[in-house]
Amino acid sequence: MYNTYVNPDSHPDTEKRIREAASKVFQLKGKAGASMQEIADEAGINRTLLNYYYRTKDKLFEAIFRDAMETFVPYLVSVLNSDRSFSEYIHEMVDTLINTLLENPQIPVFVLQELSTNPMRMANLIRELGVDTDQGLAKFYKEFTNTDLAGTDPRQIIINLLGLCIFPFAARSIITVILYNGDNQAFDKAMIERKEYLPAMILRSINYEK
Amino acid sequence: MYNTYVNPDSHPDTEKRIREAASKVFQLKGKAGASMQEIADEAGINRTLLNYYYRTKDKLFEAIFRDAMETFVPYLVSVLNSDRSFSEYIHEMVDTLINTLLENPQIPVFVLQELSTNPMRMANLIRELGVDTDQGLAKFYKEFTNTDLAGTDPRQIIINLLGLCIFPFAARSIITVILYNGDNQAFDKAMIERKEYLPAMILRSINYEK
DNA sequence: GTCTATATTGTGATAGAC
DNA sequence: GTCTATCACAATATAGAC
Repeated sequence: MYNTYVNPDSHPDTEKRIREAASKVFQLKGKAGASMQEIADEAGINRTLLNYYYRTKDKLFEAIFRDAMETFVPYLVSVLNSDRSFSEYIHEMVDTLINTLLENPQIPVFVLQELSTNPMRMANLIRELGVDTDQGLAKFYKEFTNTDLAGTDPRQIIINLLGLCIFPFAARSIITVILYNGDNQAFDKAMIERKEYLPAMILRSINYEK
Repeated sequence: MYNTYVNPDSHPDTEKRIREAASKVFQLKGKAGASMQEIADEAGINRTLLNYYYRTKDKLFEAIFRDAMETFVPYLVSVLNSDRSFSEYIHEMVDTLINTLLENPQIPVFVLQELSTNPMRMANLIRELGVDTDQGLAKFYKEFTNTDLAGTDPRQIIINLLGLCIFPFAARSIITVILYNGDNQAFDKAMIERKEYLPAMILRSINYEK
């Protein structure tokens, strides 16, 4: 057998631990607020190892940001491309979005912050991930006009859908403090109820008769 | 006349220029991403003057953040405390929020970012600004139950209201790129239409009969 | 792959002249 | 109030030993 020798000092999962640590710190403090030292400490490794694996902070962030996008963009794409009735479509989208956000509650602020300081990166990244937004939208528009809801710009509906699902997580801390007495579990419970509540609410808002 | 002497080097509006520059840079890059040098350059002054006026970066940020909050919190409070029908209440709130955000489109990301890294600051600030959230909510809850919309948790309605108004501005750049072909004016136009569209949409969503 | 040591630059902050 | 000079320190990044 060849190549069975392993450096006793090497940690085969170092890269994975770096990614997890970097993801945690970046999402908590933002790109500029995070330091390489902090990420190294969180990963339990020497700071210079970060440079060994990713050369620069910028490249490390790039990788982590891409990771974050890849955790939820494919879900959205699969819903966009699925063949479902408009009602099912709304149900699926709300369910997918809120489930993903319950597991990654920091993503909205993380993405929105990067989005505002670097608007082009995300647009490019979405294209790189192979998402054809025009096609997805065309499908939505077609489905939408089929339900004789004309008169309303379908783009407003898309903004509603995203805002209703994403905003509560973006403003999570203040919402929890003011509306739920600082009880994080109560917030999560409300979001789970929201999965049931939103689709009917949205369909009602556009006078959609099942 | 006393005290008419003015140092020829003095700029009586220096503090104002600092605040404007700091506000612009902080909103664009976030607290950690902004540097004192950059703010000084933007204001066209020497960097050490920032320390002269605000001693530390932290205190400067505190002042700017408070400024930002004070630009829209009072509006919300005045609506919260006004004596209006539920329908008028929704109209007023949407109008006030979107008008403020059209003039300060960067505020949502700015506030949300700070909110996620420093959750307590904003809760404290809201209290300091003299906003009695409990009273405002009590009023909303009462108004809400009067319209026999029981069965829905009124907190979900508040989250809807805020998300529908604030989210599009938080995600402004990506929405503009994907939905409006990168045309910023088209986005603004859509938000102005949204002022008309949202109140009716919200009232419909809760089966409210005028 | 992982460490120590070091280079280099950036940044917040203060002291002191004018 | 505004500037120059300077400080102390933190940050990213690289070189080189093991």
